[in-house]
Amino acid sequence: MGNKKTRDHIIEAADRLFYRQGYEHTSFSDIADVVRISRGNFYYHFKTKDEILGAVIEARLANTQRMLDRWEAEGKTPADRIRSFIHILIANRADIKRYGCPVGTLCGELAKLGHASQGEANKLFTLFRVWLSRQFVLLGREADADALAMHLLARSQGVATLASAFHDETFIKQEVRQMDDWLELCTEGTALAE
Amino acid sequence: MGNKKTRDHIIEAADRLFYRQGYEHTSFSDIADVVRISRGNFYYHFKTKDEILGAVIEARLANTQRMLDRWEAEGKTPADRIRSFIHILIANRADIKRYGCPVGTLCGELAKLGHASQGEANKLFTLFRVWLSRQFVLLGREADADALAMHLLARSQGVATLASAFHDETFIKQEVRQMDDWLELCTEGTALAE
DNA sequence: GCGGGATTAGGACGCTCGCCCTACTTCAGG
DNA sequence: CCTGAAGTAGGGCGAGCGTCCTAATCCCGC
Repeated sequence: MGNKKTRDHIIEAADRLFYRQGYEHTSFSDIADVVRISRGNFYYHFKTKDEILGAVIEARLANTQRMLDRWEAEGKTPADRIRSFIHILIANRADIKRYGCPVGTLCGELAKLGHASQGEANKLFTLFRVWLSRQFVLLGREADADALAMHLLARSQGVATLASAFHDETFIKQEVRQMDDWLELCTEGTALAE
Repeated sequence: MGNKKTRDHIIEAADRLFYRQGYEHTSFSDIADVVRISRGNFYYHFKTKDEILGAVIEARLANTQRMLDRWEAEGKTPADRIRSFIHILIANRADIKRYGCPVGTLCGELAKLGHASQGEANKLFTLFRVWLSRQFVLLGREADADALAMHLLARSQGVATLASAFHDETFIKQEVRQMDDWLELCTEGTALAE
């Protein structure tokens, strides 16, 4: 449907703009210019700006879930899958250096705005959290799986924040290597156990 | 001077509001309401909003420097001083849970806005960075002092981001304990060396 | 107590925003 | 063809923004 196409274009453009400029700082006009659509026409597809945000978050959740499923299918061992997570930092280092982590920065902004959708946005974190947690369980770390997942999430967030502030890609690589080593220790300890 | 007093009140109120609501989302009216001053009167003290931001950053830099100096004076060993840094997370955990890290969130927002003052804001990070680096040098880690400083900064940032997203204070305590342990390992390795 | 700079109040300005309305075009099914 | 729904264009709306101006007030040295 032509409908779907325009709607999806809007979501896609909004997603990119929200990431690069922030939600509040992105106006209807900004998105309209990218999609090459009339400003007023937005009302047909989305009644409010919040509705666009909702659609963007929904799309991100779906895309993230797909990515996790792919990793689950591809990664032979739980450790491989966790490594896939760690290495998003490498894959997206150019964007991260400029705009930070898409999830972290969005959640941070919505928190400051006291926005109603911050709960939805946080689900992006939760998605990673429970997925990582599950991988750590598979590694035999039932006891502290969730703590390990949160720890890894936090380190990734921190790396993204600092890499963005200092515009430093090599720092990303440095820290990723350390996280790989850390993961190695996690697996070794329990690989002996099985 | 009465002048200084009002000006400082403005800076103080702006600082708090920028932290809680973000820079862009805070209006002149918001600050005026807190300081109980007329909106138009701002022009007397600050010509533009950016100028207020500049003053706020300047004040934060001064306050931060003072704090670091205090730690330098109080902390008997370099390890003690680094621990002081780590434990800001504990001391400010209530605010961090709600608004994240003041430095990280400000730098993140300014980066997205492409704001001219983001360089100034990043100096806040640099302040901590070189101070921590110096402490690690004193610890005998000349070779990787800066990397260790960045590592610690990143972990703190990550903890603040996730604690804010999940509104979780216990997570902060959890991670602080791990950072304390990590620091212990750093000192042990080199305490033997000297 | 008076003159003059420091400080303030209040509101006007031009602009952009999110939101909303209405008239126009497109196009598929009868 | 005709029709009606789907989709689009363009602009108006009230509000809030940052900015700026001016008149009133405060307060201190003479």
